[in-house]
Amino acid sequence: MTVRLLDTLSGRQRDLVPLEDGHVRVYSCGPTVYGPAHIGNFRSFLFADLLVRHLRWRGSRVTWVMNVTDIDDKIIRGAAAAGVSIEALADRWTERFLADAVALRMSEPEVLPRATRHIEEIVALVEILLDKGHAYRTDDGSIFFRIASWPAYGKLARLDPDQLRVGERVEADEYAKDDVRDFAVWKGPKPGEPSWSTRIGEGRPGWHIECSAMAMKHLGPSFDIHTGGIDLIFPHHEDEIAQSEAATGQEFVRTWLHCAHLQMGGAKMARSEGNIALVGDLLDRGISARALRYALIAAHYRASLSYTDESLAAATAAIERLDAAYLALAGYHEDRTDDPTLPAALETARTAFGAALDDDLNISPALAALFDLVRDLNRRIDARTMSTADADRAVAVLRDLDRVLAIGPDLEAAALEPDLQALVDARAAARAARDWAASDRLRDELAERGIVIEDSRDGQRWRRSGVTSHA
RNA sequence: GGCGACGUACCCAAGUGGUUAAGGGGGAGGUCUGCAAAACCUCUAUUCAGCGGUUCGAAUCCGCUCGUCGCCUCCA
Repeated sequence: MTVRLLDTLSGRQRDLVPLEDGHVRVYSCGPTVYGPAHIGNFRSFLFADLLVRHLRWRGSRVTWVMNVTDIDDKIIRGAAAAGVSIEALADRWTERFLADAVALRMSEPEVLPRATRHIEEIVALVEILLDKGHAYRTDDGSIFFRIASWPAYGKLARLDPDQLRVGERVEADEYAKDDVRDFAVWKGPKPGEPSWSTRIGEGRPGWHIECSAMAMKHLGPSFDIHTGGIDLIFPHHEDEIAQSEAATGQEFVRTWLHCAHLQMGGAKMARSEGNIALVGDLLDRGISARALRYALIAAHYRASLSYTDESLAAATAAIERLDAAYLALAGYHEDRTDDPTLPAALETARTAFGAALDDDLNISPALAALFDLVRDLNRRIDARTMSTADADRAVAVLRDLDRVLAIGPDLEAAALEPDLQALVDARAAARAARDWAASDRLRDELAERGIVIEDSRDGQRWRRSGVTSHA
């Protein structure tokens, strides 16, 4: 089965045929570390993670590069405002980003290149653009890409360069240039701004150039997939294509993937809109990171997605349903022969799941396949038709699907805190002694502390509730 | 003003020409259970924003209308 993806540039769904057989190279636009990434940012990172995980699940080797932009206007302003160096500010928010990414179970990219560590690559790229006449210098030491030299400009965003509503916005820090639509690949030095002394002069990188330089350094002049939020199509990715292809003469990216915005309160989540939610804040409120991940990946990446209390509650409930099935299977014991119909049911689920994701990461039918399987397994548990080994086989398949989704319970179920474990043991003892009063009291006490107790034919079991209230 | 996406049940969301319109959440009833929780069963869209059209047949194709969101500017 071939993975098919909808390419923004061609507007068509195309089979993923990697440039190197069996090895997919993916570049994702990552965070600009001027502050903590919000969950809208993470939606795009997690959609890329889902893609990478699925490709690996399908057996491909994947090299995933996600840039960290650690030099730009906002970082400079933020550092100045906070009275710290840009390095300190960038380091602080990079750490926070990595911690959030771990909490949300984002796979770790092979490379997390930082712009300030790639000044040489950026300079080399700008030199080529200057040599080929695609870029020019201005009096202040800045260097601009000349859009007029690149007829294909606008092909990604489907914008006619002549139709751009230029001049509607006047940037306070705009530099003189030949054409207002030209964009800076290198910004001349300014007082109070960091700058590098290089072969192309003093200054710092423009916003778009670093992605071209880092992508080509780590993945080559032409690679398979480039991802980002829909808002990066223009101008960021349009500019990346122009400057990269103008420099190399090769196709920069085979397939462009863009995810739609996360909405909150009827508008896209954006710092400038003031409607942002931060991973750390949500986790501090006791929200399950797995539920948050589920809420962010459960809708197709090209559909806009609203984040609400309701959507999070629905995600939490879905996760708990999944957890309950894992727990019931783990505790399941039945001394009988294997269920001959189980293997086919497991295979059907796995096939449907994979086929759905192959189809442009169509996650809804993939989740439907997962939950269809959960229902089927619950039925078998109730009917006691599986053997103990069957239950293990079922868990293995759930775990296999979870290599892609990463929403399942932790492999090594975190051991219960000693005091809680004591309560759980006491409750089991009370119930065994048919001391219902004590047993109910202990169950209530555990519930208040976030531990759900369930009795089953396979004995008492416990799990942590999806939303643990610390209030 | 230009470009684009979308409108499916109470909510989220698959389905893009042809059997009973997936799945999750929520709600109602039932089974099981010491009670509960979980689970299971039944029910919760003769209908897919509205109106026309094409077709033997449309949620799926075409046109118009209404509505929502986004890009054209920093932005995931």
